Amino acid sequence: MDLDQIIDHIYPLPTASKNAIKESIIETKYPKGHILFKVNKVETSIYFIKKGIARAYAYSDDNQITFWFGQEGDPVVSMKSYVNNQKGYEDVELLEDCELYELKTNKLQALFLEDVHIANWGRKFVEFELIKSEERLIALQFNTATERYATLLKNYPSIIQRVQLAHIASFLGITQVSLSRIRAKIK
Amino acid sequence: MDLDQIIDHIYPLPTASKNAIKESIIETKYPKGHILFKVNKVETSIYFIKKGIARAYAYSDDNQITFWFGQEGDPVVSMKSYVNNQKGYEDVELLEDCELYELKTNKLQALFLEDVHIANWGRKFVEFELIKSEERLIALQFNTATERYATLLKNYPSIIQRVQLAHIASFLGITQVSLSRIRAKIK
DNA sequence: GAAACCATTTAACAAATGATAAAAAGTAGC
DNA sequence: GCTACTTTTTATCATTTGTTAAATGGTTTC
Repeated sequence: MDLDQIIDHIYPLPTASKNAIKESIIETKYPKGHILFKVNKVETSIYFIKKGIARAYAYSDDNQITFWFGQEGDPVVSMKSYVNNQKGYEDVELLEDCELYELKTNKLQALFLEDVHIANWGRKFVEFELIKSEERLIALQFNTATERYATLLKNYPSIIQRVQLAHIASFLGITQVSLSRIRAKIK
Repeated sequence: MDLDQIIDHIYPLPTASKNAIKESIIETKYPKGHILFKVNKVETSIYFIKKGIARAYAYSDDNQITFWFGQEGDPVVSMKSYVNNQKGYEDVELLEDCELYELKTNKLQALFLEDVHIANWGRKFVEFELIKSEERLIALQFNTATERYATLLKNYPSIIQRVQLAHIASFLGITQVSLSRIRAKIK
């Protein structure tokens, strides 16, 4: 997914403002398995996924629990770092070779203070993330594991094809054994 | 909780910007039981709670599921309306007589375009809501019902004193019967 | 293509939660 | 203080999910 598209999709910007953001962005590549964000670290960049897929997970006791997937066009943000300059609670791992757009947080913060359009772009950026977060929260609270799996299957079929079931199970809030049972029933 | 405190706590503003926001705010009162937001309606205001407590709930089949509580100092927002001008999925009910600060969304949107400080204030406002949402999401996914109850008890003891257990149970994602069992064990 | 490795499913039993109903405790009005 | 009403707890049984382990299926490597 192309950078202009990603920026415009959040909030339309005058050319000058858009260029200011684009000048702060560099393209990078990392191989499958690369750890992009590390738990207990203050992250200084946010990313947009040009190509590939990633997951965020945290540890509960000894086992990893995946709570986010991102694919082409999605932002990758350690929210605690981005918002409060605090250590994040998550690792972000690349599940495929990835091409990324990297944006240094401090550059973006400076632009927020200078340019009202960019400040509003940043506002809309977080607003959309909040809508996604609320929708997931409500899905977790309202729907059974079976329903949540069906929704994922319907809305993000590519995730299920590209990601191992162990990660999907923990994303759905159940064990892999449970997910297997659900899959067996649905067929 | 006082209005200046609420505004400042989100993001420090120059006096002129702060006054612009304050001029758009009016104080209102509603009695216990009042429905502040109605499901399937585009809400045109957001509120801050000066005094009182409220809950947001949606229907799953026939039963109400509470997914949010707000008390003194908290914002009350129908996010779908606020962000996308779309119908909300929730009712918001006042659980006590409430005093509220009301802010018309369209006035705020206009200020966002005019004033870079206010745009950044709006950005921080949503950022903090996002952090809260993520924390709740992760609690739901990572912790058992017992742990979630213990956390609520620790972080928001007043909620448990002021709100009926049926609402708290659905907030925790369990039945009231389950919550009773948990409470019996913890003692 | 056999061996080694990883991902997924199945099986068996334990624990947690849901559903329904009834009992107990608490509150409000007269 | 009695009655009516609401909220909370307990009890019983069915269902779902977790845990552990083994079996199956797929991939990779040599």
